Amino acid sequence: MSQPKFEQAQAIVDFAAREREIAAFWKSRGIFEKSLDIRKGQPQFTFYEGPPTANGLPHNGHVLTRVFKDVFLRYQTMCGRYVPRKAGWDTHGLPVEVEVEKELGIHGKEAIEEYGVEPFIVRCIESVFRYTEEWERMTEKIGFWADLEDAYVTYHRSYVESVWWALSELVKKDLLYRGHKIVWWWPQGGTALSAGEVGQGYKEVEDPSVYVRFPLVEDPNVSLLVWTTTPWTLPSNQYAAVRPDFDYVQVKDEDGSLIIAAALRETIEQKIGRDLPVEKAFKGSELLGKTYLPPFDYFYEQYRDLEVTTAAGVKEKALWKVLAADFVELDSGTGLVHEAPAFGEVDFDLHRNTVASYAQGGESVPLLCPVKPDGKFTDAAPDVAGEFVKDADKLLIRLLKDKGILLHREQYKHEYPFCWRADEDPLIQYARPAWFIKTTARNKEVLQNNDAIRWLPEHIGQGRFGDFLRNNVDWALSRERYWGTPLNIWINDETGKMQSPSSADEILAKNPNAFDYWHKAKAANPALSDHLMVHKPWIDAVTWQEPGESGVYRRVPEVIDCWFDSGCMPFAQWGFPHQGAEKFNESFPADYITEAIDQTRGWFYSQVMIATLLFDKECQQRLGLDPLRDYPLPFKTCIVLGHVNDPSGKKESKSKGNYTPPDAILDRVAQDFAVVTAEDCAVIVEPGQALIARDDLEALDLQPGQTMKAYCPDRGDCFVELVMQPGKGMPRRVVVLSDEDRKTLGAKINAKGKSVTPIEVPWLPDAQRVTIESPVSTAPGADAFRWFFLASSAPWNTRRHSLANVRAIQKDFPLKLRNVYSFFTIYANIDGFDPAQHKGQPVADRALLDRWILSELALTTRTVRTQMDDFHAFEAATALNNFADALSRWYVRRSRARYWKSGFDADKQNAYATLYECLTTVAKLAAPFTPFMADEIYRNIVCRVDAEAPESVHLADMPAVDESLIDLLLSEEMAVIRNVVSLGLRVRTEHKIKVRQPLASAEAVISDAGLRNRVAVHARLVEEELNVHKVSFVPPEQAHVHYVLKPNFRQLGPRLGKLVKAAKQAFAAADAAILRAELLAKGATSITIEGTVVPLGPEDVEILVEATDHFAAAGDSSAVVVLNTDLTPELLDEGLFREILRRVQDMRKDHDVAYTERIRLHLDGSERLQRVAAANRESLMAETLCSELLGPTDEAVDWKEFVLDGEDLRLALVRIKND
RNA sequence: GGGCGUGUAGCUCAGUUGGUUAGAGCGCAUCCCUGAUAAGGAUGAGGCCGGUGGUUCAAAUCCACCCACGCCCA
Repeated sequence: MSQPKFEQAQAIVDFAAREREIAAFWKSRGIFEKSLDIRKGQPQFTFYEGPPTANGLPHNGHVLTRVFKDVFLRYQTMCGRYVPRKAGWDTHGLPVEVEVEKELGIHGKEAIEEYGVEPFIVRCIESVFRYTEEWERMTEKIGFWADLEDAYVTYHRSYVESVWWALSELVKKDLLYRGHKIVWWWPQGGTALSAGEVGQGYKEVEDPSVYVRFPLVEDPNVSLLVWTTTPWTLPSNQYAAVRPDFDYVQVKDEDGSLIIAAALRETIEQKIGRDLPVEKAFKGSELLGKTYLPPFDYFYEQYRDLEVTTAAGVKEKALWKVLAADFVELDSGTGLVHEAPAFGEVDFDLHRNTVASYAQGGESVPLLCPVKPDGKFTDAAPDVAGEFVKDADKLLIRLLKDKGILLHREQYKHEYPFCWRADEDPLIQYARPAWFIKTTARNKEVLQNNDAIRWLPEHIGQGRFGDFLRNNVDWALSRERYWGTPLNIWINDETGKMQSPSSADEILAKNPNAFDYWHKAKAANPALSDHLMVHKPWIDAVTWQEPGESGVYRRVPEVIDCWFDSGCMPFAQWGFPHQGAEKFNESFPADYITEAIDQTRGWFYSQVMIATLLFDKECQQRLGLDPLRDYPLPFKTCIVLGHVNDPSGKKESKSKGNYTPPDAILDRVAQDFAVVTAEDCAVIVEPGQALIARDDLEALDLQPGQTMKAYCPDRGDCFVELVMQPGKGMPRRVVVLSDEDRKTLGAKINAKGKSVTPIEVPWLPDAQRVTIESPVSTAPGADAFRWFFLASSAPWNTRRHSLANVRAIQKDFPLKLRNVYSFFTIYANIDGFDPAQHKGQPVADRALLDRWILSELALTTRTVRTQMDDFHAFEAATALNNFADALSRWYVRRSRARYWKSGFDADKQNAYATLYECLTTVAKLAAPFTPFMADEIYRNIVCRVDAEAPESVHLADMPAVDESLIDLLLSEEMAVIRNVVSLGLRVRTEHKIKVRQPLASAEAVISDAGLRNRVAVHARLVEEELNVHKVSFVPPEQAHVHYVLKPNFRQLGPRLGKLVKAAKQAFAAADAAILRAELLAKGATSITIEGTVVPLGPEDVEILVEATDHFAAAGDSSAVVVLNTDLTPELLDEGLFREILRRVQDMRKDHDVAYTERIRLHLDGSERLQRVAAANRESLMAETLCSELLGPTDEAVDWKEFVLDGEDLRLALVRIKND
């Protein structure tokens, strides 16, 4: 045999190791760069990379987005588009600051200032790329091709200046204003907390709650009764709120009348222990506009006469009046709500909307706030000045009592947020000055823009995202933090005038010395990154003066919300408009982006909003965009991905440890555990055992009792093999070992014992951790991981991730295709198949099976291409999976004999050419999905034999659809044939007749005459598969079947109505044969149901054949298969021969005889067996590659004895040296 | 608490405009096949289609309410 053409492929390999080799090949040959180079000048497919933050480790969600990004980029590249892939990093924001605070062991703004803002920022910039290496490793392993070298970085000077430009544009358009924002405020720390931090800090506490009277101005004998759990906000009261459509009552009480919600009267009566008889009843709407005396009079004198003009042109008081609000509820309180807009977000919104609705005077309405940022009252509230708000509750309640307006007080148990770091410190909602973008002014435009975006899934567009846009409020842009894009607003400290420069150059034009402070700092410390020039605190020293204007322009202290950074990405990644105009013009908008659903209000929103605000027609013209965009969309198509959950559907959480790290899929099946004692976990451990939580066992896809390697992470060479067992009640990520094993490994008990949390385990000293690693099973690898995300479910569904689930889905397409590929390499090498030489006959002349699979291939190609063009990766993956199934389970299965036979005739060449065409086409179609395996196949079976071929599948073109190969009738026929085979095998199983035993005949009953005639040509396939000499396709009249009626209720239902139930019985009782005959003869018939004659057409019933009992038959709705089970002596002999044959083949395998190696065989046994063997001598020798078939011998050979059907058989096999 | 989404077999998913006996693959069990062999085939077990109520001759499918999970916002 000549040198094998193809590398012999294995179906199962160490995937992670194989993928590393392929990744190394891509790198060394610059395949990614070449894939870009060869498409230069072609139409561009634009993609935007949603920047991840690199200051945390990459997790499964990041793998998911990278997979969905990569699959379409690779696909479009192979379709001939030029697809640049600029990577990017999101580097600003609170998470970075928090990380640095943790490292420094400090918390709060005061502590940062104390530490020094300059060194703090330097630490931030160092922290940003802490995990870059891990990110790059994951990116490479998963096969995400991106230009990491030329990545954009949000803290870079060019990026910051683009953001500045964007903001300066908004200032020009008068879309920036100063207002207040309610934040969760940590008074002791002097800082606002993010929603995530607030969520972590909720505790159940008891607070005083008070029922307070607000006497009406028009009649102080009547009071509004309000309820609050924060008495300290009462001095800041501005309004009372009611629901206009609720029922309210005026009730009589000892010290005058009260107004309360009707529904809450009884509850209040019970609380105060006396009856409250109703005097009047009315709707809440009647209370609107009524004024009252505030509970504390600190601001009363100042604002009692303040008036505003409403939209209706009516003059009314501005403060201490009743407003309408739909958030008023009846489950607690009084139905009237105390409103202190400075200390509650809903209160503030009500206040802001009310003020905005006034025709006149709105701007003079104050926000009452007698509390300083440190949480202490100001002198404006003299009774409690200097008191911390929560501590003032008591005193304020006593004052209310003294004033005689406290009706009732009680303790109230509820959830209240505390600082997550200092858990004794309560948070308060607090109004802070803030800068806003007037996004509401462009509501119409942003909605129009959104309508032009293609969202997947579709409902996001009008649902979650559309709703958010419709209910949009102005964007609170500023953050009182340090590490972010500095807000480029400078204000004249005398005139109050505002300027918003769009670049450092613009500032330098105003003051050439503006950055002197920075340059000095840089000179003193040359290691400072040049990008810090445009960052706090250096930028805070930048000032200038305007000629002819007194005063100095100084920057406001805030930084910009980092979502604004991210939304500027479409132009800021190029430094546009200061540079990169051409790049921006050719890459705006993006054709495609994808991120997970949490970005709806994040990056998706920021991009859409900023593009809408900036790039109106005037701006586009001024910037020279060509052509002008009708809609300034940032992206045309957006796939919104679901999240990755644990196997039980719970969110993956670092602190719970309920996640499978990406490396367990991509690299090796291993997990680190903290070492604890058996006593600590109340379990018993034997030497040689390791106990871990059952969930951890499952996470590693282990059965109890499996053996694993255990070692301390720093001493991989010193390991023991341990039997894994679940430890009852053990927490996750801890392991119990016997004293002996622990000693052998040198492992120490971790200090925290079993209370160590999963998040701490990786940070324990090496000796306190034990790595549990599988000595045999390997990680499923990147292709499997990719396939898991792409093929398991629609992209927007949440998916349950685990090692077991990835392995399960790997058995689909990836392993099926590898099986066929492996089969091909075995036989192609044996026969010396050369695709250049053995091209096969024209497809029309090939076997039906070849024509069928090529038709399926063309159909699959068409589906994959149309679905991928449409961004439907899941549907495309399903099509690939179905094709691999057809190829493996039918085409190859039924074609095997064609490859086995000796010689190399036309049919064999056809078979090879067909299979080769299938494999090479699928390699290309699958390349975007499973890039490693696809390239392995392609390089092995194409590149090795075709010097002209591109060196990687990723440089090849997507296959085109050859419509001429599509034969839908053939597809239908083959489906029927496969069904007939399946039914025939079922009959054999039911009657316990082995497939090895040949049968004389079988009948396949098919009602439809046309189909029956068409499938008859495929009889040979059925005969081979069922091991039956003669299969005939017959009409029902000629077979032992009976008819069954299946009424078509979809047709009949609307006509019959209530008769449907009776109809069911009537159809069951009817003679199907007669109805069928009439339908065939006349095209119509009828049936009588409860005395009503119902006419029936062919549409109304389906008539099926069903196997008659007592015959060896099976059937379903399309066919019935009847087997002739008579066994003649000849058939039995044939069966016996197959038994002999199989024993010989078994022995070949036992003796490790190579596929093509020849043997000598000695056969001895009963007279009958010898006769059977002699009768089939030729085929026995041919099929077992037997050169000499001999009888008993005196030589010392290795006899093996069998009993077949009661007959004795002795066989001896001798290998013959190949020449 | 509000909005959006998801919920079908142990796992991963199909299930047309409502149509009466809810499917597939994987896994499991039993059997079969035997040079793709860590592959392949057949059969079987396994489902209150998340729950309750309603509309209808007919509900996994339509409606209402509730539950669980996730996301976003409170």
